[in-house]
Amino acid sequence: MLSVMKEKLEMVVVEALGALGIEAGVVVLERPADSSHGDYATNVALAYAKVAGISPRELAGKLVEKILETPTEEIKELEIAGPGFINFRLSDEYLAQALKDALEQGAQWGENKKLEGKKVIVEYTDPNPFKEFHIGHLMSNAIGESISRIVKASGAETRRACYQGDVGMHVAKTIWGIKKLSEGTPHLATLIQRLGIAYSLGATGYENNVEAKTEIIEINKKIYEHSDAQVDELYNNGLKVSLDYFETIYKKLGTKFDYYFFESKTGEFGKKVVLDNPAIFEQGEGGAIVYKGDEEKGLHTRVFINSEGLPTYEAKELGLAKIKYDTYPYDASIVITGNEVNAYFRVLLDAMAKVFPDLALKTIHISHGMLRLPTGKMSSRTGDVITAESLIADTKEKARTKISTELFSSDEQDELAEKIAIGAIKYSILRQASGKDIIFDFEQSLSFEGDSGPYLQYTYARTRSLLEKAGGKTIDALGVHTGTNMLHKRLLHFPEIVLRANEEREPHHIATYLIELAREFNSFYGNTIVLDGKEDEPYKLALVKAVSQTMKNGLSLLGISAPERM
RNA sequence: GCCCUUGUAGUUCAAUGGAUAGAACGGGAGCCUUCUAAGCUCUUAAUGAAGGUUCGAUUCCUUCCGAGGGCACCA
Repeated sequence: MLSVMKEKLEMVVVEALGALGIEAGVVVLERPADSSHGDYATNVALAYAKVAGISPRELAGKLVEKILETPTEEIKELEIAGPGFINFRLSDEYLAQALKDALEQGAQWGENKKLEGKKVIVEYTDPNPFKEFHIGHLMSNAIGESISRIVKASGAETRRACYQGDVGMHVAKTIWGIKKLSEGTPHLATLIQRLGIAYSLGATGYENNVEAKTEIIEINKKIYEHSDAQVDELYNNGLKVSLDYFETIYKKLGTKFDYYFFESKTGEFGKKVVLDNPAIFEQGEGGAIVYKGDEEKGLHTRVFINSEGLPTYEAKELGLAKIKYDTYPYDASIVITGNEVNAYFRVLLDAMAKVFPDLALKTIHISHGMLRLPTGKMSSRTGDVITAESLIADTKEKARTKISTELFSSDEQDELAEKIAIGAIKYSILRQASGKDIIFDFEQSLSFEGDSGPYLQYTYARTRSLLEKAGGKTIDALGVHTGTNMLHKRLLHFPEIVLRANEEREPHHIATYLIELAREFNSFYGNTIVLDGKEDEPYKLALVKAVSQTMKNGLSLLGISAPERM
């Protein structure tokens, strides 16, 4: 495995430096962008030239000499280039063997053991019952699902959790809105739409109408107290409709949660935690209980229990951390949210460090940017939202027009269109670093060409088709071939990419890599005839098979399915 | 006003402090009698501004300009 190779080379370099009397903590071994600069390169000669008191190129020369004293069969040659880089070139024998090893690993290809023995819980998606499941939730879901898979591929035991806001002002607003809406008994989807409209109505009323605001606050208290039978009924029905509906979406997205947590529970418990720690949480204005963040550290004072005596987001999160731990004693708890809560989360972690110090250390907050429309920000308050369902449906229609009606039955067309649509949507989210906003343009973001999910799926389907055509022909990574091309080398980078995606918790590294690999393969495919019966056919088939496996494993890490045909 | 994030081709995104800044879309020119044209080949075009640190800066620091988010009872 190349990742092991990289570590091995790092050791070699450290030892060579040591032999020259230079103490090196960390050495950086990078993969040059330009393959003519070798398979790996290190800048240590430039970095330590000053310490050594000689020129970088001179130091590089001495290092190369040292390294070559104990020759290894993996390294073909070393060269000194540019201002003093040392470039390593790996031997063809080693590279061929590495490809063979990759094929033998099959579905495990790309995995590592960095998190072996660790328990990791990942919380994401977090839609609010009584509100729309919009494309922002799609963003959280895509990122969370992928991170869950990356963490698992790094050896951790992984659990998926979804945290849902079943109480709070948004619920009260919706219920107030439902009461204002005329009755009707439409089916599930329409009931969901009614909830969206009701929320919009309630939110507007709350802002613009004093009377409505008072009524909504009243309803909110009734929900907590269960003191009004009609409110309870509207609440119970609405909650069930929402949760059932969410399940249909999770299913489409390919997410299966292990645990569901609800704000009604975390709020109750969180409030207790706050009240039990008067030394940490103080009385604020109007009877609220607050946590005074350290202004020096840029932390604000935040309300944990409001003047109505109800827990806020912060208290709920505090309770959630402990409830999660009691449910599943994690080593790390990854929480994925939108970046608009970043400031609150920092205050929360500061408070948590005092109440549950061990849990605060284990909590990792990852925030994603907003999904913005070219026209501006979405708002469920004004009803200006794109729901996940409508986006999936529209994308599915677009995909359907490209599917052959001759090769696939209508059921198959439907299933395939959905896989492609979900792939396109997820890819459009995962292709960029997760902290940044996504400018979401239907035409541009959901392309089926070039830098897109369907391009990757198409590439996989091509490899499958080719392997099927090959039938029982010999596949041999050690077969006859001249040189080792970029496609071959790029294939072997996969485990390093997974390692990096895990370290940085950034799925987009995998997305970028897969696009590069797919481009490399499609170029190879376009310029080479694989099944030509010539002597290097077994080797070419090994490349195809490795691309196939890597594409499948990589797409899986992104949470995107890989159809066999399309 | 203060805090956080952010600024890369016309557009949407990449680039662990490294060597010639990489893709896609769009524009231009080609390729289906060979394994899937959701494809391939060629071409066009970018680091907001000014300083600083460094052998080397898209990356780190400072200032300015622009964008997004937050700044006590919504999440």
